[in-house]
Amino acid sequence: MTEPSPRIRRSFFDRPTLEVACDLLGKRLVKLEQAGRLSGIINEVEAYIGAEDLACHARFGKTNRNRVMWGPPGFAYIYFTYGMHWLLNFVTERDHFAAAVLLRSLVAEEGVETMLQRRKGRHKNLTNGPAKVCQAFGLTGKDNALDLCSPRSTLFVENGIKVGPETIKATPRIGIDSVPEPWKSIPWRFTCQV
DNA sequence: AGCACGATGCTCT
DNA sequence: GAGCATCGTGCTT
Repeated sequence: MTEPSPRIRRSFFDRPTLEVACDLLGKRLVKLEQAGRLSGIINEVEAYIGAEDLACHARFGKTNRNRVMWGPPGFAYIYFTYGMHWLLNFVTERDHFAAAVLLRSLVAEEGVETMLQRRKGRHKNLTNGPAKVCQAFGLTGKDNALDLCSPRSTLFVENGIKVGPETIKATPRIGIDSVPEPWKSIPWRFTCQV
């Protein structure tokens, strides 16, 4: 067996959210299950930064739903939306500052069989959307507030592939059409080639 | 390829 | 009561 790659440490997430977002591209999300490892290379993320950002859940202040975002960095903020979907975020920046990076897409590597079962055989669009990633990885509200940086954690981020900075594109965030400017158009969505 | 729509239930003013 | 950090289907170009 090969040595497990080390988990990304808390200091990585304890930085400006835009830096964390870009640096997450090319990293590998890993979940350890009884049946084995699930993993994929991150290729699309979005940044949500503080109460001033009117697209961010923190715009209403600290609530029961968003409380994890206000906590220390390196935790999973997983919330429910549209009556049926779960979305995974990585909490960033210092304790008491609400910011996070939404995981929007990854390229599945390990555990594809398990993901296919959960995605009902939809191999064509297996994990190319925030709710699809959670479905494939079996992430729900029970995983909210998981510590991604604990050595015991079954959900964490590893080093993955090198992403050429010149292939990273910044565009406006998705699904926030009713949010006022400048937040609606600010280019805080980051994508890259596998 | 792109748009419209319905599903479905939690969250917050 | 309104809106939602989405997805899959079905219909139109």
